[in-house]
Formats: sequence, structure tokens, C-alpha cells
Amino acid sequence: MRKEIKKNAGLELNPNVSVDCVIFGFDFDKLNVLVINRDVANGVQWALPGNLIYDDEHLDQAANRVLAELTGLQHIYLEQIGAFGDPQRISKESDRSWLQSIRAQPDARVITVAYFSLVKMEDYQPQASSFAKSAEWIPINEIKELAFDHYEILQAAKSRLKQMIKIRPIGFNLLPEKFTLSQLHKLYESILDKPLDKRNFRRKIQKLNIVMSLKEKQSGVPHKPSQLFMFDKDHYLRLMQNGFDNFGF
Amino acid sequence: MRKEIKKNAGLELNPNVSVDCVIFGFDFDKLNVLVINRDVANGVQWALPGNLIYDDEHLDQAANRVLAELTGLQHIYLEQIGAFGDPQRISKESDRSWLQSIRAQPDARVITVAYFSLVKMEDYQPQASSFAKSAEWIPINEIKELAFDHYEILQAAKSRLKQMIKIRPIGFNLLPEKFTLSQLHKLYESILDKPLDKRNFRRKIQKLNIVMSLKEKQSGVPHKPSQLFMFDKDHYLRLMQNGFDNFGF
DNA sequence: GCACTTTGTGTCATTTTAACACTTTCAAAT
DNA sequence: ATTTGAAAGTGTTAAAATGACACAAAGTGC
Repeated sequence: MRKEIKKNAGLELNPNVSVDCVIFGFDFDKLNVLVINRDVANGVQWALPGNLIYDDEHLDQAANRVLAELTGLQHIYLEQIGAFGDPQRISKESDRSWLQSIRAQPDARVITVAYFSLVKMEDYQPQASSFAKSAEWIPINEIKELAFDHYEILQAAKSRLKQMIKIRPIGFNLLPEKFTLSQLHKLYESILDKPLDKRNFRRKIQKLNIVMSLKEKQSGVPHKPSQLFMFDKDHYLRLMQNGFDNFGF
Repeated sequence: MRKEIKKNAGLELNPNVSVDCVIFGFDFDKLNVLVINRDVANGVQWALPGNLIYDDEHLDQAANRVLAELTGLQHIYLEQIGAFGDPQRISKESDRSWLQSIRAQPDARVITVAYFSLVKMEDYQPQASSFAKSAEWIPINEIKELAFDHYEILQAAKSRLKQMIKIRPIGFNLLPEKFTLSQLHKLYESILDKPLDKRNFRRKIQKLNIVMSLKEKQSGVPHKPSQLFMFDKDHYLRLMQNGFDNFGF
């Protein structure tokens, strides 16, 4: 195999394929998404972080790279949503100037492979300076519009997350290691977008044995302090081996 | 918008993006997959049907085209599985001769977008001539190996199908319009890859009201003839509007 | 009419679900 | 010191869903 050629190719961006990431965070109250912004003629334009892939790069690698370049985070929960391939997906007039500033071949037909990732918001807090701000956490429900086809991708990410959380305990990726059941409860409500009865929720989670209670409580809160819990991965893996894949929400 | 340029571009295959289809069929006994084959040095090589996309073509369109070109079928249930992007995915030595015979740029890095589709086997029966055979239904459990990364894609398709059938009644796409509950039962068992209690299965399906019984029975069978049923789409849509998305299998 | 094959059906014990309200514990304010 | 506010934590019950299980009925082919 021709090594030199491969090496060269490795330096090349593939002009036809990009990855975009829907990065979810949870602020103990609602879901947020990390978007990047850019000043345009009439205000600010938001988009999902993303980029072209390199020619010798695995798609998953490219997504991890985009995430790391933006946030510095590594080893983050990341899952592919799918490919978006409308030939017109990046040709809206309002998107062209942005594209021209970031792409060598702004007119190329690009399909994008979307990923969603779950991060602990505490792990990445972009500087909120009003200058040079480039990344921001935005509550998902406040996002009405995004560049390119990113709004569509966001909707797909949301519904995929909803689907996944019903069959796997991925929500823990959005919480600190130690959390309260109320936080977990609120998280599930936010993702599923519907109220869940508090007592029934707690009973279900505890019956499944996927959380272990710590000998530690919240402190400094102006109300009854809550028991802290951790995700019990071992118990979950055991459950899973028995074919468990339905939380029943 | 520059029409001429777009038209020209439309005639071009995009050398970097393909689609591949996992086409499922059900023979009332087990799941089958439609594969294409090609004689190679030491026997026969199987692959999933697929092709490069055209530059002005939507990914979904491309998948529909591949399906139609192979089978003549249109308006078939088709759903994206995701993109497969290992940079080495098509560079196995054993795949190169095949690629060279079908691709203008056999060395290009290609990512593929995989789809799965559900067809009624009766709607497409490839000629089983031993010459020039190019497409064949193969029982999924007999497939141990496929060209490129197609085996991996097949596994993803299988598990996606399994996942989907638990939340949506897509199985009906694999059956004729009129079917028996035993056929439906067997279909679910084949997809979920586990036995389901006959009576409990029938009870569940009928309680959900997603099938309507016809005033018609099987005939010509050497045993008690079965009642025939149809999928009741209206009832299902009503269910769905109430948020139903879990069959509980 | 006998053999064979598949259809079709009901009950019961157990588990799971959904609905629902009040007491406890802390910090903060007075 | 007492009150106020805010969230934590907890149990029961009725209804529904589940899982386990066996035998008679209705055809065809011989």
C-alpha cells in the first residue's frame, strides 16, 4: 500500500463529507445545546459545531475531533444519528457567506453525518464575553432556527435521545457523578418532555438497582438536603445481560 | 441560481458517497436478505446492493433508486440506518477486483449511507437461473460473510429492525396485505429472535386493535384454515396520536 | 375414517402501573 | 427563637398487564 500517498491524503479535507454535533447539556432544570455563533448582517446566526472530515479519518474520529477542538473534552458519550443528504442543504442564501468564510469549496455538495453527544455542563463553560464569543449553551426550547439544515438535525437528535433514554441509561452522562434523584427525575422529564410522577419514578429507578445511594447528602441547600446517588454500572451491565432494554417510560 | 451548472453536476456520480441497502424479506418462516453476487476466483462473493450517489440526488432518493434499479419496486418501506465511514472499509484485498470493475475511481475514500427496507417477498422473485444470477434471497442466518463492511452493516440493520419493531408496527411491510396471526407471530419471533407465547401474542395484538379480521379464511391448506387479517392503519394512527410507542415485546 | 397438521381459545396467580397527600428537614428572614 | 419557604422523602390501593400453561376443532391426504 502506498504509504506516501495515504499520508498526503490524510492531510486533505474531504470536500463532500462533514460531521455535525448536537452537544447536549443539562443545567438541572432543562436541556441545553452547545451552538456556535457568528455575526451576520442582521444579528447573530447560530449553527451546530461541525466540520469537513479528513480523508483518512473515521467518521466517529471526526466527530470526536470536532468535539475536542471546540471544548477540549475527550472520551465523551457520542453516538451517530445519521446522514443528512439533501443536495440543497447548504445552499440557502443566508448561509452562503458563512460557508464562503470557512470552506475552500463553498459550492461543493456536502452530506453531513450528525452525532449527538452528552456532556456534563460543568465540564465545559464557554467564556461569556460579549466579544469573540463563539460557543454558547442555549436552552433547547429557545432554539427556533439554525443555519443550514441544523434545525432539522437538532430535531432528529432530540427524538433520538428520547428514544435512546427509554432503552439505555445514557442520561447519567448528563449529570455529575454524584446526583440526587430529583435531578435525575427532572432530567428524564426534560428529555421525555412530559411529567413523571415523583414517587413512581423513584420506585422504578430504585427497583432496577441502577443507582447506589452514597453515604453523603447535599449541603448548603435552603431546604431538606437530598441523599446523593451514583450510577451503578455493574448492576446495569448485569441487567442488560439478562436482555433488559426497556425502562418503561 | 445557475441552472446549467446544476444540471451538469446532476449527471455526475459523487465518488465519495454511496448508499447500500439491506433489503429484508420474510418467507413465512424466517428472515431473508436480498444480496447480489459475483463470481470471484474462489467461489461466489456476496454484497449488499448499493451504488454511488449522484451529485444532485438526495440520499433517500439514491437508496430508492438502488432499490428500484435492482427490483423494479417503488414506494417501499425504507429507512436510514446510518453512515459507515471506516477509511479502510473498502480496501480489503479481496474486495479490490470487484471495486475495480464497478468504480471509475476504485481507490477513492467512500463513506456509505446504509438503509434497510422491508419488502413483501412475493413482490420480487429474482430468476434463479444458475447463469447470470445477480440477486438472491438468502436466509439471514446463513450469511456469515459479505464483501466490504457489509456484514457489519447487516448486523446494524438487524439490530435496528429489532429495535424498531418494538416501537412501530413496521412488520406488516413484510407480509402480504392479508395474513394470518400465525404468520405475524412467526415474523415477530424471527425478528426478535426469541419465542413468544402464542396466546399471549395474539391477545396483545388483538387488544391493540391494530389488525382487523377479514370475513375470509385461508383455503387449500392441509389443516384447519386460518382467519385472515389486515393491518388496521387507522386504529394504529389513533393509538400513535395518544403517544403509544411501545409494543412491550 | 384415520392420521396429521395447524388453528384457536381461557384462566389464574403474579407483577406492574397509575394515581394520589402529607410530614420532614434544612436555610433564610424576621 | 420563631416563622416561612422550598424541596425531600415516603405507602397504599385499585386496575391493568403479564406469563405460564393444554386441549378441542377443522381442514387435507391417504
